[in-house]
Amino acid sequence: MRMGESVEWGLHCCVTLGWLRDQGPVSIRRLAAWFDLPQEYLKKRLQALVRAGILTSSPGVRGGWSLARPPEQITVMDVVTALEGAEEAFRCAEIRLRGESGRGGGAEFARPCGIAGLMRRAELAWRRELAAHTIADLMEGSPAGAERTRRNYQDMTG
Amino acid sequence: MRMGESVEWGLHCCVTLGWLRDQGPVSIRRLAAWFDLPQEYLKKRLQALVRAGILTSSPGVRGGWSLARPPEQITVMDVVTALEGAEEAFRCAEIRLRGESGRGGGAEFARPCGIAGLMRRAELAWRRELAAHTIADLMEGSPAGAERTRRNYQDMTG
DNA sequence: GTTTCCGTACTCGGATAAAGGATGTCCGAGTTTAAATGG
DNA sequence: CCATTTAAACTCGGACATCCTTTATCCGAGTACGGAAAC
Repeated sequence: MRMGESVEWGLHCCVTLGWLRDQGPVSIRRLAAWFDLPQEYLKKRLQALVRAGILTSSPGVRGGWSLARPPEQITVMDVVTALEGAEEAFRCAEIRLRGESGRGGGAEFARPCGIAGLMRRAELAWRRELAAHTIADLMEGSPAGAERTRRNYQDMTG
Repeated sequence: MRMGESVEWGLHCCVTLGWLRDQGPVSIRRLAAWFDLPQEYLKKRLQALVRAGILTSSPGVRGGWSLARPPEQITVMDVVTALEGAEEAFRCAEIRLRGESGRGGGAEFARPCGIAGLMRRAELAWRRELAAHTIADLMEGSPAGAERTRRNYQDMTG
């Protein structure tokens, strides 16, 4: 089971956009150079965050990307869901109903599969952790990063 | 993020082998027919469970597969780890160190990344749930399934 | 001075391709059991 | 009746083939800003 690499990109970008919120939109060229990421593909992933209402993008010569909401109102779960999709990692194919195993199990099969239920509960625990923290938490987590980001961005843009 | 379909296969097979524990080894042909699964690929996945010490396989005309330990001593986490690998779903590539973002962050970068830490804690919560339940729990979860499995298996083998 | 036009720097969305992992199939080789064979 | 051979039913491990997702690139089209040109 593997989570896409762009989740790390998306979270770092959200935190950075949070720190640069008063600087106006940040162009994809600068964001990609910021973390040394492939520009075109990063753009495509950030578009998913726009569709999810997490980011805003504006065209034009002064355009770019910015947070659509205050960082306190964007959970890490929001970002992960936008980038990885809302489907659960474990998808029950109900193989218990197939083949010989499925013969003659009447009322028993009306009840949900115990395995699927357990996997769902485990995933809920995971989601709960991610939903309990916001971009603002991550921003506060490294105050030195905030200052350094603003300074480096000034160098870059000025 | 997607979990392989064979996790469902492996868990159902372990539960079934737990129910048929006093019947001796079960051949791959019967296991595959049991759930209507591709026989050769199922075999390959169960071999991963053998390497992890969860199952035992014996060659020969009366050979087949059986649990290597009592079902109370096999956690769901064991099975998932054997089939999906021990690596975490989120792998931090430390993009914060690259590009402009990495310039001049001395002592700050010695500390672990807050994003990676949060993802790790979330995954720990997930693993904790899976490690808290065993194959025996799943077996007890559907007593009707146990009886029906034994009966259908008798029909199949007799 | 005001309006119009144009170039620049962006984003948007689709088409396409490369890479890797999950899924699925096939085959030769080894191992155990049970039946068949020979004494 | 006992020992030996043979056949059958398995597993093991590797080599492939296929499909799908992720990652990545490219390009035409649209949009906003700022300056230049026209009036």
